[in-house]
Amino acid sequence: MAEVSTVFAPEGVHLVGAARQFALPETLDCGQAFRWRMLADGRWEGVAGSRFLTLERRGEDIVLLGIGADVFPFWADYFDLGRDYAALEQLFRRNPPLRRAMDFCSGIRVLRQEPWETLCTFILSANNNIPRIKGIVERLCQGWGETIPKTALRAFPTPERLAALSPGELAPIRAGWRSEYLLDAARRVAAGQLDLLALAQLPTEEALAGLLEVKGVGEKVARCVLLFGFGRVECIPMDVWMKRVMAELYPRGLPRYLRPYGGIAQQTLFHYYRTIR
DNA sequence: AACCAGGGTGATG
DNA sequence: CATCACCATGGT
Repeated sequence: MAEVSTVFAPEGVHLVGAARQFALPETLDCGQAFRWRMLADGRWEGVAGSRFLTLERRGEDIVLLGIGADVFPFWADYFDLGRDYAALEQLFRRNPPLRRAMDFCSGIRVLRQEPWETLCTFILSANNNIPRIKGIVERLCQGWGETIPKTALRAFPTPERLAALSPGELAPIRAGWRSEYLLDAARRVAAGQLDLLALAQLPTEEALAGLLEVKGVGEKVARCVLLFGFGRVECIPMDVWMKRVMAELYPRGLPRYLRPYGGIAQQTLFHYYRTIR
């Protein structure tokens, strides 16, 4: 969003003219992040890492409420504000199926989330639905996350905190058989056996192999973690919907010029073909 | 009441 | 390698 200017006001940070390249509901509630919710007045609030934020669309602008220049860089990174989504949309619109998807909804961004949280939430996403995933994640945070000052919400629990738990202690989050996988991930990370910081430095295919070692992490979940947690925007998680989309619309794969951004294109295609069914 | 949910695992051909 | 039952839970 290189062409969008940022204005710091006492109430928060204005992203001037950003609304068209930042569809709030579709970006925050399309199944890539699970800690955002829309309030009755249309604003959105949520937690990333250990930071709380409220944001709203105001005409053509997006406003990040209650923050200043000190924490803005964190959210700029989280919302991938450094990427020129307007230019990306132009590129995507050269491809007819993708153009149809963007006519239906444009401005879906891929968030840059924290790897550990992303790994956990997508372990929990297996054979599950978004409303229930959100409930499980919220109970997990309420149970073992650090409090966030001036809010009722809590940060995502650390691997060390979760690694100390037994399956029985985790039962209240009602994740079913996924709890066992969550604990395996926590133990590996806490023990240094799975080094997410090191994975971030590896080529995508090697990082993929590292993630696949965790129980409950297969190809699809691993690619979600790479896309949403490691910023590997070329990754396309192949869930049931994307398998249909690829088989019907791209039997020979994505056009070469789209492949570097396959994960971002995927998010728009996923939303469209899943919504119109 | 039966079926589904952004899957993965382990056991079978 | 391809297929398949099974996994816990909640929503429709």
